[in-house]
Amino acid sequence: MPISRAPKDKLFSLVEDPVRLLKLAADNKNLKVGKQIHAHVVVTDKVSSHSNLVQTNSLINLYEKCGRLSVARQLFDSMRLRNVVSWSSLMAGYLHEGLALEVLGLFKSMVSADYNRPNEFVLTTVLSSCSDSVRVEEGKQCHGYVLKSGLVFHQHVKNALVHMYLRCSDVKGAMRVFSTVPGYDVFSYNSVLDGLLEEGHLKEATEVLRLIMREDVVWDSVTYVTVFGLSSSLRILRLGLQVHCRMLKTDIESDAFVNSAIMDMYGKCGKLVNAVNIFEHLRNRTVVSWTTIMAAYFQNGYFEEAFNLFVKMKLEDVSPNEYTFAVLLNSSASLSALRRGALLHACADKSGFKDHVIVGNALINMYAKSGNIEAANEVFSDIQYRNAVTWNVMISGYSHHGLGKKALHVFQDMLTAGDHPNYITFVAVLSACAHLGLVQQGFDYLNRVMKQFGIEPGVEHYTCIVGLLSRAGLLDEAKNYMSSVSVKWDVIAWRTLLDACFLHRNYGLGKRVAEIVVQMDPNDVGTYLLLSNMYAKARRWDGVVKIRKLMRERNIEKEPGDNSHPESRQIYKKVAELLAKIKLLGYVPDITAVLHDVEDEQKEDFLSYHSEKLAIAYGLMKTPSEAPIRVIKNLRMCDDCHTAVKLISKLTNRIVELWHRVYLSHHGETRAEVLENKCPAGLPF
DNA sequence: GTAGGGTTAG
Repeated sequence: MPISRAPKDKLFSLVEDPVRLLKLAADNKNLKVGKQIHAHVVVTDKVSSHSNLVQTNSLINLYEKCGRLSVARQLFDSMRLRNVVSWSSLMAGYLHEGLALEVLGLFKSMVSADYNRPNEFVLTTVLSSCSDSVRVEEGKQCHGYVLKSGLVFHQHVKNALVHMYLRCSDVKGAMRVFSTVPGYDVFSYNSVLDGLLEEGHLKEATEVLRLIMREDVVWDSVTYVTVFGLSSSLRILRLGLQVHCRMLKTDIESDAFVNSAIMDMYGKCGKLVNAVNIFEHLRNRTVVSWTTIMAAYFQNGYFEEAFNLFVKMKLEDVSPNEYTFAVLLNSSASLSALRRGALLHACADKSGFKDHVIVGNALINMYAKSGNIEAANEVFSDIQYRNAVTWNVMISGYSHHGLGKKALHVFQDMLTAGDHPNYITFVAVLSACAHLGLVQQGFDYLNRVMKQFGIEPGVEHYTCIVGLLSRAGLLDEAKNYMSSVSVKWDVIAWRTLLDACFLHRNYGLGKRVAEIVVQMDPNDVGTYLLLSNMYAKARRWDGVVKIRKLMRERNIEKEPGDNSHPESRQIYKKVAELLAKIKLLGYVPDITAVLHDVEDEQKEDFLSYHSEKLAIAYGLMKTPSEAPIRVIKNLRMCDDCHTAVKLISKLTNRIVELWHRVYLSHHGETRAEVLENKCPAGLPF
């Protein structure tokens, strides 16, 4: 066995084979060595024209891989004879440089020159360029060529074709190719799953997942990340757990991506503990791990904890990125923590993340939810990049602030700018119509405009219509609408109707609706109180007693207020002091706001336990004398509090803003809608 | 001698 000669042979053939050397240099992106070989080739130029062609192709490949596209182009232009490899190598260079349109141009000249039939290499590169530049028309032309030439059966080409359709949001086109052309590999599964997820087609994604489970494909880490992502989007913990088990059994390396995907899945499926457990066992935490766990805290309602983690993260010397800022801004939005949000704004500005679209969106959202719609609009006007979310937060911001006209203006601007509205956009637009009482226009958006943009109305849109009708005082119409539309109405829809019944003092219908709401959500204290309040207003004391009994049976406690605050004694003292002072200004306690089965002499005390009075007292105790006080409530304020707040504002010379927040839950997100914005009565006198 | 998917956090 001539073993001893083998290495020498190999070395010899390498020296004699500049093409192989060039490939080595290209693969390792070693420009220096590559140039030396190039020089050697030029000096010893004694080869046939065919091997000259191959050598030049190799050189194009070398320079393209090393980021020297102009040199590659010069070589290409100087060639007397080119073949398909010359074209595809140059095209790959343009694709890698992000010049997708140049690739399409090259492809056109190649086809029209007609002496080189494009092969699978060319088509994958060209299709990728269509994907990158989102050119569905050119992509479809390629599809035609690919079908005629039979290249569609090539796995790489098929994958690139499917990916092109997904990138161009043509899910139907993608699925057609995916399921009619035989042949799958882990790449095609990953790409189609990821694309469907990106486009929000969860049903199709689930079907593809079923295929993957059935077929005998070896999952790679991308598959795991994508399937965890699917579990998160669907909020199916069982699926997530199953996939996690599978992963642990097949001991695939769990890199930073996989770990973040698992934490994200547990966070979104409500298993914060599991996410935290993984986080605490991570050896090296990147900014992504930190941001993912902060987002998990945020999604589960632990907003303060998200901030505490930010402090810890900085102690470990990890710098925040744009996503970190977005999560923190959303946390402060949920707390309506305007000052903290403004501080984060300054930080994001200083660290250069202000111009990222997600940060801009989070800033607009934060200012809008913290009550400063002017600041929200300022960020919106100055923003560099906009996407659908940008428009949506601004439209819903205006809408929640009761500025329906401005909301609809922004929507018009969105259409003029050529941006496509989505599902959420129309929720915001319809709620703006509700604020403005534009019944006809609301129906027009629902029935005509949404169809025009190919958006199927969902329960949230129908709920907006219920709000639209009932806010306009058309309560019976709203009720009839609910029975005529066959959609699964949730508690929010009924709650919308209920609030309107109360507002329009239609206690008859209100009571019937409230009974439904109580049945759907037996633990919501607010409904019981509203119901008993309505019975009281209708002077139906038997009803009040019934509700009170029901609450006692179901162990639902409300009054008196919560004493858990460490300073509750001082707060109550402050309330008493304020009430005594405003009595001198003409305040008469309205004891009809108190439940009937309380002794008369206690009623006045109970009034002072109402949370908005406690909150204002606490605000006065803790803030500088010129600071405005913002109170955010989940329930509508009672008449007594409304009167009292007006007088307290006058007495203390403070701006007091009262907000009503309703949490609407859809797709697991939490949005806040301010129904009662800056009650005119609460503004400075 | 040339080619594909590219993940997490709003």
